[in-house]
Amino acid sequence: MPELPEVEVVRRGLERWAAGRPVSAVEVLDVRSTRRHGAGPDDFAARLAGSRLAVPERRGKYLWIPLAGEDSALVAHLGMSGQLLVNDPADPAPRHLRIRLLLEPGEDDADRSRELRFVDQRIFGGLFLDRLVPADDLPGQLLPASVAHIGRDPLDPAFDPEAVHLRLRGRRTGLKRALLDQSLVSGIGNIYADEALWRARLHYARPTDTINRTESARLLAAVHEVMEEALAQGGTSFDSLYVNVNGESGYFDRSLDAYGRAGLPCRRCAAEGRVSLIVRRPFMNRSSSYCPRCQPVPRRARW
DNA sequence: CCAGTAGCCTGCTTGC
DNA sequence: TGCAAGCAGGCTACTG
Repeated sequence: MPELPEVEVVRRGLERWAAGRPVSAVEVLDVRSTRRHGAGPDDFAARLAGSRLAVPERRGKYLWIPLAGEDSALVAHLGMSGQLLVNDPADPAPRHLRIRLLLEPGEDDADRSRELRFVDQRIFGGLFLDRLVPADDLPGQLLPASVAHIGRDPLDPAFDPEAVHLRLRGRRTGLKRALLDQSLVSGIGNIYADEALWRARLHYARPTDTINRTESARLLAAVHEVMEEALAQGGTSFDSLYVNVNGESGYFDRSLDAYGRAGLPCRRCAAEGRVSLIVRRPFMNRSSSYCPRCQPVPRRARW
């Protein structure tokens, strides 16, 4: 599934292949994919057609393309299975094509038309239009009103680990629940939460109000590190006409230490000459994977 | 206001 | 073999 690094790869691909282009036609093939556009799919298509795409931006897993000369943006969330692809309009339609935008050549290139496609199997994601508002903490920066409640992600230059630490201390919940709360820090999903906790040697049920500065710094550094590594490994696929977001960057196959490794030896323990098997526990209608030896369950756990 | 949860979705896997 | 249940999970809307 697309995680923050994959969404960033998509953003870069769109910057290269779609930015600057006028939208000449819009077709919504499945209205569920514009669910979050309150005024309905016809309004979505009518307002988008005739606009011109500016340079895409991202916060967490939200991606948006400001419309040139307007105070609004095309907002995208890929959900579990969404993809944004840039194709030749003549290319055959893929199975789960939900929305398509015909893009005319930009002013500076004699290239032919292209088609921006939103493909989504499970329809957890979608596209919608929203107005841009100034960011609370940095009024010169604009973001969609519907994204304003989301915290900055760990790759954001204005990400503030100290502020996150203080907010974490003020919570009365478990560490992983807090990591998955997008209003605190955005962009962390189940996979990255497990990986970061493993790297920081912290258990997911650790009460947030017992976290000290050293631990929160270690944890947030781990999140940053994991995301940068994934971006480095998945960041090569945008050098083509196709903006590839299939989530199979190769990173998931090789570099995961906790997620998906239940029953396998913890690599860190193995390096120390010990054998400890990664365990998987039900958590929030999904699961958590961790090493019981280097991430021991805290005495006062908050699940 | 805060913590916690149901429900949205489809396709693949597992179990009877 | 066929069908149903289980699983994957980000996010919003809702409840307590």
